[in-house]
Amino acid sequence: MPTMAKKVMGHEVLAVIFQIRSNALSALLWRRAKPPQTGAWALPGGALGIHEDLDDSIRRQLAQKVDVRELAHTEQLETRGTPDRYPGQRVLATAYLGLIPAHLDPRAPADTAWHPADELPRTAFDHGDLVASARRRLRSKLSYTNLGFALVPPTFTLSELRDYYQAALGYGISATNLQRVLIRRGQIEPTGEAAPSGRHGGRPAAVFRFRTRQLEVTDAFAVLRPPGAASG
Amino acid sequence: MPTMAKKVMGHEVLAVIFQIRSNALSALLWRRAKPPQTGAWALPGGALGIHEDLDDSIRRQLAQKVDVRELAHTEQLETRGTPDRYPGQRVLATAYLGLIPAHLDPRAPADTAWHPADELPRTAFDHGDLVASARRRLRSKLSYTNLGFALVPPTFTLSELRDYYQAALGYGISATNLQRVLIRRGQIEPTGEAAPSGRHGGRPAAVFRFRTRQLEVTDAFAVLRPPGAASG
DNA sequence: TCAAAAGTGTTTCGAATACACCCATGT
DNA sequence: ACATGGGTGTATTCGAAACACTTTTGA
Repeated sequence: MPTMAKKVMGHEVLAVIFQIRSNALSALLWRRAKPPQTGAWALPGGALGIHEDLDDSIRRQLAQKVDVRELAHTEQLETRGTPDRYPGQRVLATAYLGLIPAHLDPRAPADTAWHPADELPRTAFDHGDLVASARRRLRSKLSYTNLGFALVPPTFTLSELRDYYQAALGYGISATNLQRVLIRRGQIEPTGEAAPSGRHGGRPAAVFRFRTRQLEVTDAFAVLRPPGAASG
Repeated sequence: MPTMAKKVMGHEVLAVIFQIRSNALSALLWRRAKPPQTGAWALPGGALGIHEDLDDSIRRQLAQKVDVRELAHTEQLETRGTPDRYPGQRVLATAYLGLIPAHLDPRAPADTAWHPADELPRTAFDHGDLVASARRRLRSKLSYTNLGFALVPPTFTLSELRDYYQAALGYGISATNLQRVLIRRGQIEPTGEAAPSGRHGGRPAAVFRFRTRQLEVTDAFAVLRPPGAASG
């Protein structure tokens, strides 16, 4: 199998699955037990079926690693086709970004593990690069869409929401300002309930939810808006 | 060839080539002379070589239609893999966006023509959809990067620049404000020269150029900026 | 009564837009 | 002169960020 002539072009689908675990944006990887790249950690995925749509394929492949119903969002990232990205064979890879809300705990096979995105172990092929690419995509989409819905539980307090955003963005933000931005854009709304106080007391927090769990662009025109399309 | 069983998976690269011509964002298409879809207009591109990188392939394919040196920018858009997107065969397509500055006049083969992006003729397969996708990408990138450099001549007046932006964005903007936005972001600078007055007189316009012709993100954080990363 | 956590009110800031007015040229 | 197109000065708007202060709980 290895070092054979590259006469056939294969196509695989890969997924960068992110979930916020212990306040860290983490990616689901599996450890390769066989060559090539034994011991390196790889993205879940596999060969595209001959009659299979790309989007269907990634869902099918992931069903072996996580429950597909746990994925709150998937989108195509990019396709890599460098001839030497995979040794011995020509394999194109179309990568996806997938997000799992923080309250779920997907049962993962024994060979898989979650790794914080900023301290990855040794990764196989170009998979480390794909994780970085997915992270950039997630970060920027959090700024102009309601994609946060895919990272958080159905309901949450604002401090919890801040923690999730901090983990995904990689820097500190204020709960106060986060609230006003997301309220103004119509992304979140209070449920009317209140969460119990913490162990040391403190005012009970109001509970919020995302108004929709479908992707929406809430801040389309950063600048160069069409006349009359004021962003408020 | 047609209606054969889909036993082989092919992979092609396609390009949505945009150029602003006569104040209209236009796409380069070629007219299919043979089935399937005879008479429909298609994107330039072709089969990916067995040992060929995706980026290299799109450049090679385009060399047959336009001089590659005329492309000021190319980037990957997305990959389509719906099994029925191409009749009779399984063909995946990776689409690219390519931009040609307005001052060039690429010699195009007899079967190709430029079509305004908002009044396309009958298009083949999913190519019309890819043009729309490319247009969305161009529009949004004009808002937060210096991608305008790839659409305009080396030097230009501000009214000319406004006309180019209007064509690409599809709505009217003011030259006054465009100038300040691009100056503030460090995208353009005056050359020091002045353009001759128009046919009816008028003050001579200052000549500008883009400071760099490499893609740069000039407005990374729409909101949720890291502390201290004030955008001015 | 005090500390902790949450939330509101208010100010400041800056980018983007809108608009009035001045400048330079050809006829 | 004056029309024409170009450019600058300035006011306004509005979202985001910063910060002070109030509210509500547990100990």
